[in-house]
Amino acid sequence: MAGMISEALQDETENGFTERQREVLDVVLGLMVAEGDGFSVARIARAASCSKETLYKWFGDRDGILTATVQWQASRVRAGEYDRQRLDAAQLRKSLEGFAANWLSVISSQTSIALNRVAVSHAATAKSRLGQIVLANGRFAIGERLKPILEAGRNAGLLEFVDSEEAFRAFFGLVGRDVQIRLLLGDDFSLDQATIAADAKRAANQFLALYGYRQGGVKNSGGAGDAPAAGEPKISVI
Amino acid sequence: MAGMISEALQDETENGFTERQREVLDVVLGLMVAEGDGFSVARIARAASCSKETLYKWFGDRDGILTATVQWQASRVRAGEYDRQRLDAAQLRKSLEGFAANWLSVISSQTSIALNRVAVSHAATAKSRLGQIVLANGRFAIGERLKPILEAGRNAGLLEFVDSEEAFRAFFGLVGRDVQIRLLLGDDFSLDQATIAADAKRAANQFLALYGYRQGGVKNSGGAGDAPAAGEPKISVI
DNA sequence: TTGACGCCGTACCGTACGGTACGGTACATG
DNA sequence: CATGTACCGTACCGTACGGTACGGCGTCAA
Repeated sequence: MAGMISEALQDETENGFTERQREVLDVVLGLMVAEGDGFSVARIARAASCSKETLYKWFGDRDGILTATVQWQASRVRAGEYDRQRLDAAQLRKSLEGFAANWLSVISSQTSIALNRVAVSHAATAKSRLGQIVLANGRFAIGERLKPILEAGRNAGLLEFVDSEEAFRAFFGLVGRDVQIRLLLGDDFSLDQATIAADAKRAANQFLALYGYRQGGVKNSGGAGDAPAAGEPKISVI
Repeated sequence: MAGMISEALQDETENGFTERQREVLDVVLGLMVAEGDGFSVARIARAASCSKETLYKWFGDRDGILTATVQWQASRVRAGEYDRQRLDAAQLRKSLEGFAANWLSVISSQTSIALNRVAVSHAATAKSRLGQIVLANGRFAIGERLKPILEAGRNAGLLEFVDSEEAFRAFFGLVGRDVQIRLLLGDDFSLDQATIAADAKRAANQFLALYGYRQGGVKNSGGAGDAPAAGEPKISVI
């Protein structure tokens, strides 16, 4: 399995970056988190102990550096896939809560905030792909990952909807609410693990109340549910 | 009523800007919509036919120009207040739909997208108030305007919740879903009036299903409601 | 008429940035 | 050892920007 490709000579992994390049991109990521995107290429070179010439040779121009950084982060967080579990009501609820908690912890992380801010800044000028990359690896990636579960829930008679995309968007709204826009605009409100767990449970409850199959639905009523909030996140997206 | 204050001599209105200043700020707003915030002060002066010296005299520095622009736009959209109507179920539903439709049309407008992008860009550096201003006049302004209606609905026995802030955040999520982040990141998907009206109706339905007083709640089921979507927006926020 | 004022247009200045070039070094290959 | 390669550090260049200064012009009041 391993060793199929000579590992010392060609140390590019599937994401297309060498080890040294990944080190540099991690430094860029740190700068983004610390200072937004107001840093110069010289600042990158100083912080990463590399030369500007190398940066331009590797990534073309400044926008190429930022693009590579976003892609590197995107390739790193693609791990973790929900297993095809047998689907009963409790498992479905647990999956929804897990997705919600994970999504909340991601969008409230400093890395996600920094990356989204940079991408939003560059979205105004049409010559940058940053916004598309972040969208593809954030909003749309999690959508494609959750929709199979929603559809499995529908097949199992647990959910009721006509369009999984619309159902997902409702779930997205119930989970995220105003969190992302407030964080992007600099409203520093903390989102600790307990809050995230409670929010995830509430969002799952409300989603099931709206899209659960049972006639009459379930009015949300605080808590009183089984399946305590899942532990650590299983998947990650930008 | 009019003429209480001499109109020719002191043409500052309550927002603190003179007529000429408002003209200039509208030009800045146009530049933001057209080009993000990558324009120079010289570009503003050329587009507005004024001198850079005047700009710096009026607004201090470049960030002051942007701040004044955001404040000017904020002061302009503060008009329109929902009247204290008698509250029955139909009127409540109509109010919710109106709010939702208005909010959707605002956040999908080019002006709002541009302003939010600039504010998000500057939110990384702590030395700019743009993010706070946009938050105060957007997310929080509409919250303070909707919560009295929610509480009136609760007093009338039409709604059931313990915290109006939490209820509002759920409404916010059900209405906005992924719209704002997608638009900010440059996903150009159109949101025409028909779609906005349908989305507003759906959001109001879902909110009432979750927070309506009736035992058992109302499962969302497409449309089939009274009170066709409100016509033009009544209020506006950033 | 005269002067003060506010503003426009433009020239100017210092700086910081994106991008390139060059010398020096470590290392790998033959 | 000779040669090539990849990289670091730094110097360099052109430009564009933020911010300031100055001359000129219209307006208004005394």
